Amino acid sequence: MAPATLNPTSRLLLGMIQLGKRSGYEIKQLADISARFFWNVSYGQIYPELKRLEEAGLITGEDEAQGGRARRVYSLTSAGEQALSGWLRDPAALTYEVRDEGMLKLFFSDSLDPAERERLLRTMRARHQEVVDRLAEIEPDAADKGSGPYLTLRLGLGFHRAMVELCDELAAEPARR
Amino acid sequence: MAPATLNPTSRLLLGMIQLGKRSGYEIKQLADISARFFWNVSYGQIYPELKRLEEAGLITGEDEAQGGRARRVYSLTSAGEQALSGWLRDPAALTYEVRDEGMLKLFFSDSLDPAERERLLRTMRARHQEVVDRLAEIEPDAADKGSGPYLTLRLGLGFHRAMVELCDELAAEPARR
DNA sequence: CTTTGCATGTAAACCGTTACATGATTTT
DNA sequence: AAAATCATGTAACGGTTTACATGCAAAG
Repeated sequence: MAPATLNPTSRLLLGMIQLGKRSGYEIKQLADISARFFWNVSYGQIYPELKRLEEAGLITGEDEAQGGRARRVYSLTSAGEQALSGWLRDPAALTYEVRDEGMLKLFFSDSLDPAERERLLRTMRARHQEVVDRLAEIEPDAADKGSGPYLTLRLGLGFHRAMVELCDELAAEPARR
Repeated sequence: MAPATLNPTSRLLLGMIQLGKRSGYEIKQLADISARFFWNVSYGQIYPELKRLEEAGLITGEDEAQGGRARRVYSLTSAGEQALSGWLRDPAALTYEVRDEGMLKLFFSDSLDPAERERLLRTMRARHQEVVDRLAEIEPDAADKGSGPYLTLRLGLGFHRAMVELCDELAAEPARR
C-alpha cells in the first residue's frame, strides 16, 4: 500500500495525536491556544479528516464515552508514526502562505489621507499586540510542553513584537512624499 | 444595484488596477515581485475574476493587441473606484491568515534529534533570508512607487530580518531539556 | 532555431470556512 | 433554570492551486 499523501490538515492532526491521545475537540482547543498564529483549523476539517485517517490506517480511534457524552480518542498506528516521521524529516520546500489584509490595504493606501493611513497602522499594531499578550500569557506553562511548542512560542512572540515596533516606527515617521 | 461584495482576490485586482491600467499578466508580475510576501495570486484566479469584475461594472477592459499578441488592459469605472475606496476605509476587522509549515514542523520537533531540529531552523532562516535579499534588491526603486508600496516593503524587510535573527538566536541556544 | 518571456484562458481537484444540527454535562 | 462548555458531525458554498492548452514575439 503506497503511503497516502498527507494533506496539510492531516499533518497537524497526526502531530497533535502524537502529543498524546486526543479527541477532535481537544485537538481544536490545543491548536487554538498554541498554534493558531501559524496554523488554523476548523471542526469542518478535523472530523472528516480524522475519519479518513482512520480508514487509511494511520490512526485508530477508541470510544471513550463519559456518561452519555460521546467522545472518541485517537492514537497513532505504526503506519501513522512513520507517516509523521517521514513528513517531519522530508527536506522538501516548506510551504509558507500569508494573507494579510492590513498589508494589502497599506500597499494601496496612497489614496487615503495621512490620518486614515495612520489609523490603519494603529489597527495593525493592535492586532499584533493582541497576539503578543496572548502568547505572553501562556509562556510560563509553555516550557513544560516540550521544547518544540516552546520554540514556536518564542518565535511567535519575537515576530509579533517586532511587528508592533515596526508599526510604531512607521506611524511616527513624517508623511513621505 | 447593490454593491457586489468584493472577494479577497478582487480587492487586490482593483487596487492593482488603480495603480495604472493593467493587464492580468502585469498584475501577476507586480504582485509577485512586491506583494507575494503578504498576498499571493495565481492566473487561475486573476483571469476569471477580471471577467466577473467587468460584468459587475467595476472595471472596463480595452483590447490593446500588439501585433498578433493579444492583450487586454483594464481601468476602474467610478463604481470600481467607489468599491475600492469603500473597502480601504472599511473599519471591519482585517483578515490575517498564516500557514507556516516550518513552524508546524518545529512545533512537533520533539521527536527529531537536535541536529535535525537545527537543520529545520536553518532551512527556515534561509527562507526568510531569501525574502530579505529580494526585498533589499527592490528597495531603491520602491520609494518612487508611492509610499504605500514603500511602507509595506519596510515592514516586510523588518519582519523577515527579525525572523532571521530569531532563528539564529534559537539555533545557537543549547538544547533544552 | 530554440529558448525565454509575453499573454490569455479553462477544468478538475482540492482545501477550507461557515452555518447548521444535536445533545449531554457542568457551572453559575 | 439558564448559560457555558464538552462533544461530534454534515452540507453548502466559496476560494485557490494545479495542470493543461494555445500561440506570438524577442533574444540568444
